[in-house]
Amino acid sequence: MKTTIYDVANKAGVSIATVSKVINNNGKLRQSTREKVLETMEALNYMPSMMASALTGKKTEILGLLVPDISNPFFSEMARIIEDRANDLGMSLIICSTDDSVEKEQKYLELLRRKQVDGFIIASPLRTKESLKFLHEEKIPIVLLTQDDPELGCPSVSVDDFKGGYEATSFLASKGFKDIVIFAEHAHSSKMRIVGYKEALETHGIEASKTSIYRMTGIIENGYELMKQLIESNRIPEAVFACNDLISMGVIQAAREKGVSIPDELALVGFDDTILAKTTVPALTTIAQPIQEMGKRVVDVINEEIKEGIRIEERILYNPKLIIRDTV
Amino acid sequence: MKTTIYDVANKAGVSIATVSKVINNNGKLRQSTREKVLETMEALNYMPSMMASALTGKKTEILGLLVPDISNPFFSEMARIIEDRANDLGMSLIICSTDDSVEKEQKYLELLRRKQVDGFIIASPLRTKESLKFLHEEKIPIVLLTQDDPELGCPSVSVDDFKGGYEATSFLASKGFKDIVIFAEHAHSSKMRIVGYKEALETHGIEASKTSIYRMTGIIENGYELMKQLIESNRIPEAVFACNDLISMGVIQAAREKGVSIPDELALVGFDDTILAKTTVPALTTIAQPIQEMGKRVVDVINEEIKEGIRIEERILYNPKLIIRDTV
DNA sequence: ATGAAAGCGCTAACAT
DNA sequence: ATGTTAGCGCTTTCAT
Repeated sequence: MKTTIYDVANKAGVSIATVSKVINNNGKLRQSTREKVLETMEALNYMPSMMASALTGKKTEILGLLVPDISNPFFSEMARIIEDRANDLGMSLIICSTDDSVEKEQKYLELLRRKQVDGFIIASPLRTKESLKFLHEEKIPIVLLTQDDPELGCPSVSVDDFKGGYEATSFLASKGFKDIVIFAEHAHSSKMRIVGYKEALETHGIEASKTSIYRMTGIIENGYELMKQLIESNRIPEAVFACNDLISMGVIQAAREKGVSIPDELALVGFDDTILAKTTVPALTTIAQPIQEMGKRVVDVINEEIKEGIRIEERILYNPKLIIRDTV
Repeated sequence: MKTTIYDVANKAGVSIATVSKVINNNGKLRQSTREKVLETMEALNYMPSMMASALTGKKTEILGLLVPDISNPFFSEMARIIEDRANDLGMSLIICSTDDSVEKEQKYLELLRRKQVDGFIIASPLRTKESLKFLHEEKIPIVLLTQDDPELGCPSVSVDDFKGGYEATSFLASKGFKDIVIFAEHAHSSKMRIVGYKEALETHGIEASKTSIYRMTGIIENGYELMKQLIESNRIPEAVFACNDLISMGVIQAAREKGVSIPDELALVGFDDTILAKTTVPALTTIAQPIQEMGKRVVDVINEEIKEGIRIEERILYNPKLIIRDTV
């Protein structure tokens, strides 16, 4: 049998209340008692069950993290930062990949709710405001990551997508390109990037063509397929702005396969600045998100909500940063 | 207040036992009763607490996954497969990155133990057999991933590292290279890869030089630093066999920076076959691990241990596969 | 300073 | 077919 608080109490010759006090380091105890209990705990290799203590109203010290796909380097890099910070604060992470699917999102939200996670960090595109609203009403801490929704009334940590889109496009336009297309995601974040894209085009006096905005789920295959199609149908643009690094990889692969040289015949700007941007060749010019800061900050925000029980309403925006490498 | 089983029982006009029965779908109930309860559960948006039910001896449906670093694409790709399979079986994943540190490993093991995870999947190098043995004695299901330890007596899912090392080296030798060095990890897996490396050298009548085996933690920086050093001190080998894709990326970067052409002046074989191998240029010739199969299998094994309560003693070995691309 | 006891939300005998 | 009740391992209030 697993050793419980009773075993410790018995062996130490005290009551379970006393043991509980030394576990939680509260209440007044004689130093000698505390030590004796500590020793027996050690000797019995006792580990308090968090399930039991969670049942009595304490926290589970578990956070739920929803991402579109943990195997996307952007999210795994982010997850790593979040994990570390959460761990500093004594919390663990349950990670769920939703694949942009409403069903999975619903399912995971419900599951995590049942597992009594202390809070949710949601980095996957919000497909169902309904379920989120519900959680929100139940006063379960939620913070949005990589997206922002004024309606929901919950804090968010994201990058200024408008600015990112604007800068990427502006950079391209300043290099003299006119025919700039955008490969955007279905995610919320892409909406504002598209707006930034249009704005930059306008600033540079370029007319946005109706057929230059493509939307897709942000995986390599989609970037690859679309680029290939464009090349094959002889609709090669001068430049593409891809809304994440994965899509950019697809573009690079299609271009190489079809013998279209980057940056000579095609310029490319990505978004995220993951490991992929640094290891591909030509190295990817991309809009960097401050993953470190965002990851750390998001857990600090949720931690505050959890520990203090207060509702924070801050929507934190970070500045994206253009990293110039070799694809333009 | 959160709605509990009592609320449902009250509203439905039945006892909590009845509600419990419909939740768990057992016991004999009149169809009409079941429906009535189901309806009230729906109406109240009731979600049974897994904490409470775990306390009564049921499972938590949570698995602990220890990896060296979730931001390493090999592990995030693996984690994704594991997550999906676990989810099929109704389980969630707590992911912990240990960074090859004994302290973190200990700490996470203890933490997850306290959180009553149903089982552990351990893909991080085993630094402390002690704590693992302890868990093992407590009959908590453990399965080793990416490593194998006969002493521990727990099941494992791994790739035949000897064979992988042998094939990588053999391939290089067959191309006529004599001066082949190996960049190995500190991880357990590298041990057998080194043995395979030596064996292949011998088979091809090449004498293994004492100074051709380097060990490091498997991150880009280390591959980069070592390769740079080698180039700067004019000790450029004909070929390097890097024990993971990350190290390979470092080698590629150092070579490019120093103007050493791959594959013309330096041949390179990696290990893992992650997304990086496909997106870098020249695309990496590497030893592929069957991530899909391994990930799926490892959760099936642990699931069996958990659900059936049986001790499985199988050590499953997959065959690595040489993927020829452009670095040799 | 320490202990007794109630209760957290649920399950599983055992009664009815 | 349904209900009563005793735990599960812990926290916390209230006595002592």
